[in-house]
Amino acid sequence: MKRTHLCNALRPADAGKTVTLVGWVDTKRDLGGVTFVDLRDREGITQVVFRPGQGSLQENAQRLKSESVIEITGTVTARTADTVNPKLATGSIEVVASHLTVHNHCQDLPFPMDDDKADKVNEDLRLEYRYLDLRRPRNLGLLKLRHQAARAIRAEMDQQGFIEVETPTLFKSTPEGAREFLVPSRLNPGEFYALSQSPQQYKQMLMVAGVERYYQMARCYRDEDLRADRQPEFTQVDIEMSFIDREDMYALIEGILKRTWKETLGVDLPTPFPRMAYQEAMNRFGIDKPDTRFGLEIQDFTALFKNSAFKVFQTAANTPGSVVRAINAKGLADLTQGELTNLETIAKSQGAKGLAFIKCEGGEWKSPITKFFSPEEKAALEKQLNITDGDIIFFAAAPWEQASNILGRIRLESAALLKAKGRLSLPTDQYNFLWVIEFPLMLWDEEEKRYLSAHHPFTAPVVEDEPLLATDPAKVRGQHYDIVLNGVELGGGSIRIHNPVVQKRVFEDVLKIPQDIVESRFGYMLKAFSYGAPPHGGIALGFDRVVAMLAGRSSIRDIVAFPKTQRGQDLMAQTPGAVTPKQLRELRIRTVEEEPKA
RNA sequence: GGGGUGGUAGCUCAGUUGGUUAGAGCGCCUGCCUGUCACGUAGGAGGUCGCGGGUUCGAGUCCCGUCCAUCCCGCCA
Repeated sequence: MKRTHLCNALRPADAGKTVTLVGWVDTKRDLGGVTFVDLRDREGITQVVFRPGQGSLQENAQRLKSESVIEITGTVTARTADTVNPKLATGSIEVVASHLTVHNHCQDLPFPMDDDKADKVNEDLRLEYRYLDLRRPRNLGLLKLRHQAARAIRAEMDQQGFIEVETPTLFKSTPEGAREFLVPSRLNPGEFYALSQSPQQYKQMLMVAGVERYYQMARCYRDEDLRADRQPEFTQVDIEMSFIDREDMYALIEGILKRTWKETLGVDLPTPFPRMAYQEAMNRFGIDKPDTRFGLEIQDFTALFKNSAFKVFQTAANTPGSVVRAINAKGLADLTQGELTNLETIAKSQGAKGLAFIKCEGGEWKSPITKFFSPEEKAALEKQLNITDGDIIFFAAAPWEQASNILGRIRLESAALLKAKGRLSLPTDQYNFLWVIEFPLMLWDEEEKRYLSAHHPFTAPVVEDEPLLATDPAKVRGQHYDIVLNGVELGGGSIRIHNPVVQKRVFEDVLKIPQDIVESRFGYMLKAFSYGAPPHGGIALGFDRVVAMLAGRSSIRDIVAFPKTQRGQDLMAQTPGAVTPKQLRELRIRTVEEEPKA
């Protein structure tokens, strides 16, 4: 079995050649006398003709079924002008078959393979037959795109002097992060590995080891609930560098993404990317990963309502730390009652008591609350929010962070509604990259009554904020950065703490982790740092999300070869599955029934 | 753990106010057809209406429960 050409290769210049092609039967058109077969391989489609009067050859061709694997030998023939198919790259020729071998029959297909029809088929059925779904050119193209992106990243990393180092995926449990997949250790009964949720600690050790520039296409595992953009196992472009500051990291990542976009889509990304402080992102967009492709920005009216007759706003405006803010969902005044109720539900899910609004229709403000507003207040709103007919204004009066969250969600939902109504269009080839910087290092956790790391406990504070660690940890900014594209967080990282004294202080004095736990969990890191740790920092890009953005897909299941469903199952291979009692015995594991609900 | 959407033929879907034998397109099977390229054409087979229970003379349709998929919230240092 040896093919002479791929199915996208032949042109009129090849006419007269005897060729052998292999591939799958894409379609068959049996006209009774002559029979046409579109033969498809990874690269393209070529039309094969079976003429009558050649013994069993044409009969066998007539019996072919879609997606059977065949091999044909025949003569390349130029098509006559009236039979050229301009839709095919090989449409000016066809191969007149003289031999046919059926390597494997295909039984009746569970769903149509035609790209447009198949895209609509239930995803669970396509996942059960993932090998068929992937066989479609559109999906094979996504795997190719992923390969091209990985190749571009590796080329850039190599050019920048990085070496790829593999780190263990069998690590130990680190309970303060994401929930982990546990792996029992047969050789250490009763003890468990945890599948690495990121190579964070190992890559910092590589910096201590003098690697200086490390990267890895690292498989990571997190046992959290799934989303369209979250799989239990996923791939990070994991990077760590010594002797750098934040600016070096920005330039590096911009170079990687620029090269990736160029070599996959042929798109030239303008660099450097804009930067925005966390505080500004929350103030303007109500989220730490703003989609800057559209406006609908949040406006502040705290000062305006300090003496308002509307008690709800007046109280918030006079409460320290609280704000009164609004956005103008321009042109959305005709939303349905259901859509409005849905927005209210979203606001309430963020802790709002309700969602105050003003509709502007027919030159009138329709709202349950405007009767409390003075003419000055109305004028100020109208001016600052640029209110015109057809607009709807949404308010939030709450503590700063909560008000931001509420209006951030309302902003995104309003944009989705405007998009659905055809009043907002976001070009698929618009790429608004953004660095979000100067995150708080710590967040106060009300439940545990202590500070928690916003990112992870290895993030270095901004140098001038270091004194605040002892006095006001919430005000300390971290040397952390997130790279955001069109409202999607592609990755994040930080300059790390490399001084064992500072690191120990963060663990024990700020995060209040008991000393013995610090010793058992991070003792080896503190020890390592005391043996000449270089200043270092790093970042991790969500490779699946990068590829999804390149492909214009909202679900990373599309660009993972064998994805898992929302319940973490592989419907094709049927994972996870039961194991034998013997296996469990070896691991000293006993399963228990779930206790009945009280 | 919570909320939304969906589940009717192999696939995509329709199914009115609860009413006779549950339909269409594609696919499949059997013919016819020598230039198609979504070939055409004639005929045919194919249904646990996700599952369980309830209301009713009667349930694809209404009610309760449950399973599955998906989107979202919580969660994802």
